[in-house]
Amino acid sequence: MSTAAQNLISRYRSHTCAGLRSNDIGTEARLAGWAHRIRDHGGVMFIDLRDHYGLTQVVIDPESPAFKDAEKVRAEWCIGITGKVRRRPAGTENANMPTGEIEIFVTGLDVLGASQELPLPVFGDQDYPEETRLKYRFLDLRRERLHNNIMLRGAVIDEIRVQMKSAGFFEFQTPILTSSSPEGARDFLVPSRLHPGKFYALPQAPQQYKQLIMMAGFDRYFQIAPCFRDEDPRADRFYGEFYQLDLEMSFVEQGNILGAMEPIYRSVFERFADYTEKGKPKAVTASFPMIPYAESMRKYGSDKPDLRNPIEMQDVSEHFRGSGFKIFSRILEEAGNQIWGIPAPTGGSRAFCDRMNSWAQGEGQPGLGYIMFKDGVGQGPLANNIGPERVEALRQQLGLKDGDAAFFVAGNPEKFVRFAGLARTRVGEDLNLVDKDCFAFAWIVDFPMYEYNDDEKKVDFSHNPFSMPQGGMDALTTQDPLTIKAFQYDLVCNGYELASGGIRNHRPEAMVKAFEIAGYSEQTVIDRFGGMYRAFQYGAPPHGGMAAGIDRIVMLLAGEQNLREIAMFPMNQQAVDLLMNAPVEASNKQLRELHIRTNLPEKG
RNA sequence: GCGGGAGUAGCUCAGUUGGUUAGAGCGCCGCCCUGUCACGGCGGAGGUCGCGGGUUCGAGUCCCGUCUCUCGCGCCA
Repeated sequence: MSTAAQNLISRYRSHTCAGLRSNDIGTEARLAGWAHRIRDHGGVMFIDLRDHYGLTQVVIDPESPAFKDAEKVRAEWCIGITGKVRRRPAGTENANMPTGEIEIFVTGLDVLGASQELPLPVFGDQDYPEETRLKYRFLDLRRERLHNNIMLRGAVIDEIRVQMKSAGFFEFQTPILTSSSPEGARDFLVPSRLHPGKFYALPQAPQQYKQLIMMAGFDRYFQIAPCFRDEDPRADRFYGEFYQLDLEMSFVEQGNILGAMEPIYRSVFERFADYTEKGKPKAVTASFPMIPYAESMRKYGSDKPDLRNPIEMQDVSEHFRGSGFKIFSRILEEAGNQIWGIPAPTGGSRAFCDRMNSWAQGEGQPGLGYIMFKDGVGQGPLANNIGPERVEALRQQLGLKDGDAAFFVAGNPEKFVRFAGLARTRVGEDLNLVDKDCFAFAWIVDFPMYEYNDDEKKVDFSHNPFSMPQGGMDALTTQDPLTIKAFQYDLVCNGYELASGGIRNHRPEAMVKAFEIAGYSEQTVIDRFGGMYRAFQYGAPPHGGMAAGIDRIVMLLAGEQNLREIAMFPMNQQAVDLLMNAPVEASNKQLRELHIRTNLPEKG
């Protein structure tokens, strides 16, 4: 017997609630667990006893000295029982449970922990309000769905570690109490007792540390790294803390990193692809396509496209230029404006097109122009205005047929692209064009290095300021900054950004120049990134890496829509931990030690 | 900070056009039941309809304000 099997056995149990089978019939057994479900027939009662490992039916009748004790037991009481394993009477076996051939006739019963009336039933799979679930998280975690999700999370992380190590990466730990990094998200600050008025920050990511690890000559780094950001949460974004598979490699180009990581992501997903529907594994993209950022925005209206949705948008401006549909032809007279077509296979019904139109109005748009294709002609006001030849040309370009429709978005693509992407998603979901049985991956590459900040009227980094610009120093000195692409890439899956990374800018003079373009002086770079900037002066290797959202990976594999379903003790949307009651006020003594005085906003 | 949705029994929900004593299922309490596995049957307790105003003869229902939760936007280099 293995150590793992042996340490399950104690004075409380001889087996787990999943361990007994028909070849144990006749043996004395002792089990401990929770009363999952109780069926009291008066003369005989059944308790489904549940532990982490499974369920066993135990039986008590008035012949048993434990009968009186058993009648008191209620759902979710923690109990221990002793009794004899016996075969269930012919015809009463339960084929739905692994232990369904046997039951235990109980001769002794101990109440190990009684339970009050439950605020949240453990049995069944009904949904309950977040507030109740979070306040009684320990009960929610007993429930099958959450319990399994948490176990999946552990298994996924184990698998990632195995894969990373066998790919030659080594796991490092980096500090949690560190220095505030400007830009990016809001930091969590930790007041320093020893240095009055100064603060540590929790890392938003181990970005500078992992680059320093490369400077230090370690070559291949990874970490299942806790990261901290004080920004409002979303369903797919935790408040406060989350985990990343963080990695960095020396002496690599972009292709080396994508080439190293693609098989790892694929095999992790393939390994757990059958989690949500047993025996029906989801398909994982065989080879991840590389889609340039600009192409992704044009075809899908997003830099994290859901490629399960087959719809690709197209520029159809030519078909409307000078046409009888005055709204569009006038829009096209302005330089830079375009008309994009969103093909909607099988969407050629008035009801659907009207629904899309009113949805668009709900999104603050004037409406959503459309053409329905029926009996070989285009229908709807838009089609009538532009005439049959243009309609036919549109139909051919968009690859549509009778019974289909197309929607049109007009204006400046930079302004409408987000809405167009939403419309594409909406059409795909509504028409059931999205294949739910796959994980559709892609690399989004060639992100722009800079973007124009309209509010502050200046050029900003569009993503990671440490990325190497494509073209290096040459590009920085000669090109319009807004046209420079970076060696910066994302991994997307089913509409989620799963990972993000880049080749780093390891040349100090190029780093200074890159920051100068975004309006930061060399002194600022030295002040804010001093350690890394210093390291760049002493033989920095070319390097790059990426960071993947562990929580999102688990969420996708678990088939969940919300990160709270795959985290043990999450906070609610107001960033409150309802179970532990965090955050709380600090005592005066604590504040004095930290030289801190609060200055609270007025209420009301 | 802004927008959508929600808040009625311990839990999930219903509650019509504003009209008698606010209902159901699960749970809880009591009684009955020896083969159930969502066991079944009979009976019972349990409600500040989130909170505060207002309209009205009368408000769970209409109006105003407010609080809480949730989804999204802003934010997240």
